[in-house]
Amino acid sequence: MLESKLSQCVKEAVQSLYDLLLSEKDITLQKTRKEFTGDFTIAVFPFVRASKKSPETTASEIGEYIKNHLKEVTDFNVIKGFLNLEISKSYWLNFLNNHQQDVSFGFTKTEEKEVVMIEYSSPNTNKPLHLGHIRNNLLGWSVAQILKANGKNVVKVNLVNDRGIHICKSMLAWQKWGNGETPTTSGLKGDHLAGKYYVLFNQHYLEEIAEMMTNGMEKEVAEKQSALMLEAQEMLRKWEAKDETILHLWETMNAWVYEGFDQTYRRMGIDFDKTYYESATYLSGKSIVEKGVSEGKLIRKADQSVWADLTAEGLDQKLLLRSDGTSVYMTQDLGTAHLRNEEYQPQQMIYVVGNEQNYHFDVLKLILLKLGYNWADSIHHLSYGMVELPAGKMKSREGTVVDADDLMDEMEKTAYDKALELGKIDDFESEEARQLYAVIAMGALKYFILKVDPQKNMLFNPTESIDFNGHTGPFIQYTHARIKSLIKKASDDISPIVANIDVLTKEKDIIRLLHEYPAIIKVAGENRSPALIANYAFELAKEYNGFYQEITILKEENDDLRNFRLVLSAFTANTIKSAMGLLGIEVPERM
RNA sequence: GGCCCCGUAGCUCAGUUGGAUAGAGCAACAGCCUUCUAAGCUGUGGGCCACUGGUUCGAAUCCAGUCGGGGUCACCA
Repeated sequence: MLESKLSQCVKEAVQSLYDLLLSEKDITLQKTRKEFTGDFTIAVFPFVRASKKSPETTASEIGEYIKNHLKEVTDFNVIKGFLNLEISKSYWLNFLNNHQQDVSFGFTKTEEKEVVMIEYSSPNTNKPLHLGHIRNNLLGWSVAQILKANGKNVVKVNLVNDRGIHICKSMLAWQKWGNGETPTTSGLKGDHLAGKYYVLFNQHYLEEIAEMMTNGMEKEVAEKQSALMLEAQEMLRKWEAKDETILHLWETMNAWVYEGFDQTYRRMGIDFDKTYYESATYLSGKSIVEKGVSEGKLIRKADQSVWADLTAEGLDQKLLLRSDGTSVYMTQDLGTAHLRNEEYQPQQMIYVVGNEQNYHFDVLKLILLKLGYNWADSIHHLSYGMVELPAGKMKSREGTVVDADDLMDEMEKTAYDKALELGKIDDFESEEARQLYAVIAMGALKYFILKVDPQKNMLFNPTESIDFNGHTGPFIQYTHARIKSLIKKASDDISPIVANIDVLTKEKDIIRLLHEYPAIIKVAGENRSPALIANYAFELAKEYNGFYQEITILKEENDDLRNFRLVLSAFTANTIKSAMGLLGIEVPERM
């Protein structure tokens, strides 16, 4: 890489000129800002103590040294203490030539692969996926792609929460008021059907509580004595006791829900290598905990409940088994983590889970370490912020949840309306047009979500998100389509650039962006942030668009220049496509 | 109250390991369709980077504190 050669040369220069030995991190190599001439910039302030000269002189001396020792550096200039290096045109031209056909440009190719497991989505089987899941799914899937690009062996897993009282609520409501309704008879997606009965349960439950309270009962007492709730709890006990009728109902309804989830996942373009079910893993958590008790690492209290004492780590005691012996959330997670480690021995386990569970994951790691599982250090919680709505927060109880399927429908319809309005699809066959709305709608949605730094809470404005102008996925898709159309019309074979082309300023900005693409993927992989790639893709597309508006490639007088621009365009299209691919966003050939 | 995260233009967001005069998009205003696709491009206006101190050649970025917003501290998941 050019960057490392430059750094190395700076190191040599400083050592030979000022007898100062630098480490890699003392050298700040950065892109030269647009308003100055040059390609790379080095701040020489850290070396002035050793040089005992002014920053300007120091920079000039180092610049002179580099110019004499590196053939890629043709010239330099100094502004204050900033040394701007200019890279030869032939280097950039070679770079373009070498990578223009390289479909996996920027991707790491390694023989020995590190196994990374990543969990995302993690739905409950009592209701459909919502906006929060969308952020989760997109992040998880995209990060998996980025890690693959970095040469990791990635295992994508889902953990389905298919047991517990909330599941029983749906089941009970269906039993009581469902009249045998199925996805086939009702035309409802399975997950929506289950969700409908979950909501129904809560409605009846609230009515019951209200009625008991008007009869003079305290709210807390009413909640505990609610016949519905007691019935749901009874159902859970039967489930754990493997009651056949209940198990059958559970399996039937779950099958409906999974079919619904699969549809949504397919539409979003995400998938998994393996799915874990809590109903199948929660018991292993219990055995880990029991083992911890017998080894004296956990405490069993007089009422038989089991606790982890984390006071030495500055935290509280944490419950692991209830006094009746049943497991809690933490117990299940301990079990699942253990199981996964046995099965795959991953070097890293990434959990994509909302930031409201930051504390939970701190505790999870601490407990695992306390129990002697040193692999717990490999657990990384990829925490993401809440998705808020302009009107206020999303709360399922208040009925302001944005359903994932509904949202995708709405996006698609808007894409259709907009395309129709602009007359974009007049020459498209109906099937091609239909696919195009889907691609654009998903592109808009995915990009809108992924461009924001995962850690931050974000505002999802449905009206703004379906505006296809500006900093959006469709803009990038559009840029790609334009380039493709341009190349198609040029129709000539694109040959390597041989001539010494005078590289224009605007074009060089694009080449430099392309040049840094591998670094972007790497940093995004380390930070687990698709946002870096999203924002990069936009920058590249925007830069190209500005350039595109002014050029006339098709009838360029100078054949060399024409070919150079076609090569640049082709390479740009490739890179946009591959960057968007890491986000799970398709780029159409025309739109 | 303890701990964690966030605070950058009117709004939504970028800002790579601390670097030069703080960057986009939306919204507002002014231009640009005889070319390849105007879902676009060009330009103008808009900032106490929450505040105060510290670290140093240099701070939106690191540290401490203050103020604001959110989350979390369950025999819920």
